[in-house]
Amino acid sequence: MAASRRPTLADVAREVGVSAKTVSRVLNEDGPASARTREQVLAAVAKLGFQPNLMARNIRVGGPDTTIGLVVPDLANPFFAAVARGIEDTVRNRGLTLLMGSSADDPEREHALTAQFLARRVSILIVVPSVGADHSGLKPHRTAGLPVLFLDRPGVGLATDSIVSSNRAGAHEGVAHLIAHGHRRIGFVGDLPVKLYTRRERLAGYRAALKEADIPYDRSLVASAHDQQGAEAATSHLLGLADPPTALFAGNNIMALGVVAELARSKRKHVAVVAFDDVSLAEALEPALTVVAQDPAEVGRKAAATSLARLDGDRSRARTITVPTRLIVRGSGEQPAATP
Amino acid sequence: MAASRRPTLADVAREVGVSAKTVSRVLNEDGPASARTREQVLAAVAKLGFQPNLMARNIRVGGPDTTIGLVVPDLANPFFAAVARGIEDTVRNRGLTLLMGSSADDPEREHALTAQFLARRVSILIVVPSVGADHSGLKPHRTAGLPVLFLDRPGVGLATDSIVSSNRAGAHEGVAHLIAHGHRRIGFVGDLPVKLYTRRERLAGYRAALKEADIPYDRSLVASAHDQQGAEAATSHLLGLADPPTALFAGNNIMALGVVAELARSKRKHVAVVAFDDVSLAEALEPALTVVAQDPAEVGRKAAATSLARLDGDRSRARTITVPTRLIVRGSGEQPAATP
DNA sequence: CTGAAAGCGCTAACAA
DNA sequence: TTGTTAGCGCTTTCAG
Repeated sequence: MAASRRPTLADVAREVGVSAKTVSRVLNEDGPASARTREQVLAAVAKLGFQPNLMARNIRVGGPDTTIGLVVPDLANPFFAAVARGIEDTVRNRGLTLLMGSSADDPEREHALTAQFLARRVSILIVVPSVGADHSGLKPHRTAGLPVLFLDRPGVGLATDSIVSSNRAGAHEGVAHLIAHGHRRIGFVGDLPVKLYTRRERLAGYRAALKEADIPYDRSLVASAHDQQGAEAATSHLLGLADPPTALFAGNNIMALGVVAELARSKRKHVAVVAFDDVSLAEALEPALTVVAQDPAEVGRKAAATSLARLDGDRSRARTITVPTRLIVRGSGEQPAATP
Repeated sequence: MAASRRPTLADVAREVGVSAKTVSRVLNEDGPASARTREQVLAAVAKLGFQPNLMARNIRVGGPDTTIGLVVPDLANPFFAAVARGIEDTVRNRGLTLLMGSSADDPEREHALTAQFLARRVSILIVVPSVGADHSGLKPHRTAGLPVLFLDRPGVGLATDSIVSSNRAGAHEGVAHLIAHGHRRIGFVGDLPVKLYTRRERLAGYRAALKEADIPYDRSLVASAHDQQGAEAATSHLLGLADPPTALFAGNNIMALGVVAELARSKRKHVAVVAFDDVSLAEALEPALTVVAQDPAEVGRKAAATSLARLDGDRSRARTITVPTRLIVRGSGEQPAATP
């Protein structure tokens, strides 16, 4: 079958015998229209299966598009998926739709995505900035009225709103929990790159907790990885040290999966663990996993709400909102420090 | 600061002293342009921070927008998040961006989202259809050349491509695994609504496996839930029966979380479990969780590849592609059938 | 209450 | 190599 052209406003108008403007009026409930005309128009719209072209409308109206652009490192990471959900829930009743992309923490991909979103005239731009990305190029758009917000990490080159978790305080609290249970050799399994804001903040919290307890910082207890497999290897490495840690602190959800998986595989239940960011089934593990829980949905909602306020004209100073974390004690942090 | 208007092609042209078309040519690498002009144009573009308006371009060119619309029940569900990632990975090098929304399995929200996507002239529309949704309204768009694809479940009212997992065979295999280990009273914890395609197919696989082993189907062993909490309650209910099941089959990833959490909470490790769809940390549980693993990334990639082929002119018959599941034996299915 | 003309930002088609 | 004209589908503006 030949591909038939999609009907336009003019097609509908012709079908009814009125002008395009009249059809437009009926559909947008703009201006008056006689009941009879309205009916006829609606009938024709249904008959032809007319779907107004939102791009054409936007072009003419000139305002931003009813989309919100979101750039995250990985769509499939449960943390960012939950953030996206929080954003969506908040902007839905404003008629905004989510335009999403994964940057893989690559500044070039991030740039390509933001450029694409800007070209689409998104109403709001929310970015989880990659290490090494510069955002000064967004300045004119900000000035032109586009709300830009950095999520999970601060951005470079642009003073604008950002939403982050209480990384340092949270990590501090988690590590202090381990120390309170007698641990003095505590390993840190962090993600990469080392310059990543969240890693640095959480490592800082770890160090602060050690210092508070007069435990010297031992670089050899800090391991790093890119993914779950890497975290497993890092865990294995730490536990194989001459003077191994009796407890581990996992720097994010993916590291947590690796740490827990490796401990289970090597049957080392006696190693205490606290993870930054909650993971599903944490309660079903033995021992159940103690975590410094983030609230990704709240991060998303706050990000959306803040940007919407900007869209509505809020011209106050750029601010950073910190979403608190919460230590959820489930047991894994209380394993005794003394190895058998 | 006053919101300055975004620069247009004409602004750039004026800045350089050439025509708009020339700027367009340079930016789209369409037609010839002298090195000197090209340079000047690029400089002006950088200076003004010009970002071409993709909507205006699309309007003029007339083709579909370079977006792919995806409607899923829940962005935050790891299965759909992974599917989205698979789609994105496949369409990225074609320059398509993901437009996403959650339907919450509500036909009205699904309809609103698809309408919005159609109005945006997405290049491809991929939908996880809700129970009760009718898709005959998409016919004209299909005819007009829009590839429409149903994902995870078949759609109603429109004959088009769909991608599903091998639900029935997978469930059959998982339940047979339990039967092979001596179980005859096997509970089924399924999601809702009961008319949901995946639930029905998986229940059918469950029943087929029972039948094959001459085990009568006992309705009282089938429980249902909407979410993890519900699945916990359903599990508790089943285990509280006068003649309780010695094994449980979880109908999807969320049900699996509930079943496992409840068994851990009530310390009933002796109950055998097989879950449909893999979950993270499955290997770290005790016993490790045996699952009928789906391949969400592959589902996404297949969906994207199939739709892209349609976009490229494939006019062959609508087909249903089944992505195979795989039984991953980890231990939880081998708990002995005899209760102490 | 309705229509005609103009124009949003961009590119196709032609001309120079 | 570059410019001019027209027009994508829609809405604004101004008349009727």
